[in-house]
Amino acid sequence: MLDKSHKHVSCQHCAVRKDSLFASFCEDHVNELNEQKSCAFYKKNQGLFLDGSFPRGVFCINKGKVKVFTRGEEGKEQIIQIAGEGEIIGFRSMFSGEPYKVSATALEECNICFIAKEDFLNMIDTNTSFRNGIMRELSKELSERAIFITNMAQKSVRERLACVLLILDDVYKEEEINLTREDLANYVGTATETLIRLLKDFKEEGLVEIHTRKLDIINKDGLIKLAGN
Amino acid sequence: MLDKSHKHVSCQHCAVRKDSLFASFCEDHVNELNEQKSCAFYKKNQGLFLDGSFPRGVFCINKGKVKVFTRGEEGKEQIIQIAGEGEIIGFRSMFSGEPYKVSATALEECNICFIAKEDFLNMIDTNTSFRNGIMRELSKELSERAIFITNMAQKSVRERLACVLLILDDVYKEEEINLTREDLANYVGTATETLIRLLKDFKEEGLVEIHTRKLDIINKDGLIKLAGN
DNA sequence: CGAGCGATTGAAAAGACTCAACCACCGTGG
DNA sequence: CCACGGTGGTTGAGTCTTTTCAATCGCTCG
Repeated sequence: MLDKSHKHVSCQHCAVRKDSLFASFCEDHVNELNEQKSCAFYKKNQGLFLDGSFPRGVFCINKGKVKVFTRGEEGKEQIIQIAGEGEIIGFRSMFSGEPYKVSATALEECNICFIAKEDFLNMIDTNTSFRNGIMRELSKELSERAIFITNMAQKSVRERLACVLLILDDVYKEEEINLTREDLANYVGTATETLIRLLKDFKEEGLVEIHTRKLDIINKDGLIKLAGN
Repeated sequence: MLDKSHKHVSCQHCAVRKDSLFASFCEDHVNELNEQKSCAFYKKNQGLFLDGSFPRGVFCINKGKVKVFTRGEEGKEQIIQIAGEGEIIGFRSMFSGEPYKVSATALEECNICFIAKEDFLNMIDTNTSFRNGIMRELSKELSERAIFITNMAQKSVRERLACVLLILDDVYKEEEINLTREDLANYVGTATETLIRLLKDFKEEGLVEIHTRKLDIINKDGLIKLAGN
């Protein structure tokens, strides 16, 4: 395998920085960030970090998609989040001093930068607006997860699939949704077979188009109505 | 109704401060906190704040228990957390600038102090160790919720009930668990009837004792084994 | 004492899961 | 170039958990 880990995307010219928590950084801070961070290439299915290990820093996605998941009792994955370009991964564990409670894996070929814990915490302490951004993000995720819990508890698998497809539509934007049936099932929280059957129903109802592996949403309003929130 | 809202519990002598995020406050900070906070009595079922309204500050529980919940599509509650003495409620929404995504209601008679948003944010900005405590708390809750999501998605109702009873055992400590069947069902994420049937099973299996409304856990190890995590 | 809420029980129905088999696509190596 | 193996996708049938609906009970509060 080709090692592209030396490839260095500069923060100054990073196309997705404007969508990230680093958007508000002044030039000096961007330069400093660029010095501190390292940049790595990840193959599909390569892990960023693993449940149980100790965090050494945070990851910032320059290109590609990453799944964040936990494992239930029998090892079955539950996807908590699919992160895309511009998102920072793993900063939650930076403050607790505890090992990761979740794992993260590249879903496709990715360019991902890494910022060491020390540097990151230093930014938090010295840069108020960045800190506020992080705290806002923490709060936002917290309420998103409260809603996720409620959906899991109260909605049928069918409704949950609609919810997840709408979330994925945001993450994948113009691209087609590109996940294995198993990953999709592990996001919705159901068995793979059930997911496949429901996807077929959705196709017949004109909600989605199925191109083998990839999915296109063709009736977003219909999904919204089905999802019911 | 008797208005006891003038009753003032002083932070200096607050018995539960040692269990709270204010534990590390120095004397000066405690005095200042005591000046800033107000103190109120809440009746059973009285609301602290409501989903959709804008947060004006945070709540610190001096005495009693509070349920934090969202509402699903048809208005059914999903309990996210039961907070007890020493816990601070509602600080998540303090950073996002958004309205509350959850509601909070007193489960019994409570003494609860209130700290205005401005004062709270000022503490965050000026008191590093307090801020770190808050961030640690945010992170901890985030991973707890990831686990909650996974449990909802992968565990049977029976297993989830065991999980919830174990959580409640921590919250209620020496006291008996005192929740309506409906609240309990809304925490586990099931129908009230199902919950009642399972509770009966648990009783027959010697896991819990039922005293009309109140519950005692008599075989914690059995529950842990059943809960499976 | 009566109203009403919370708790309980039973029976039937529905949703989702499991298991088992089979298909289809893809890359590899002969 | 083609057979092979493997992974991911699909389908069917049967089962089980959980929900829903309906009815009843019992305690508590005014």
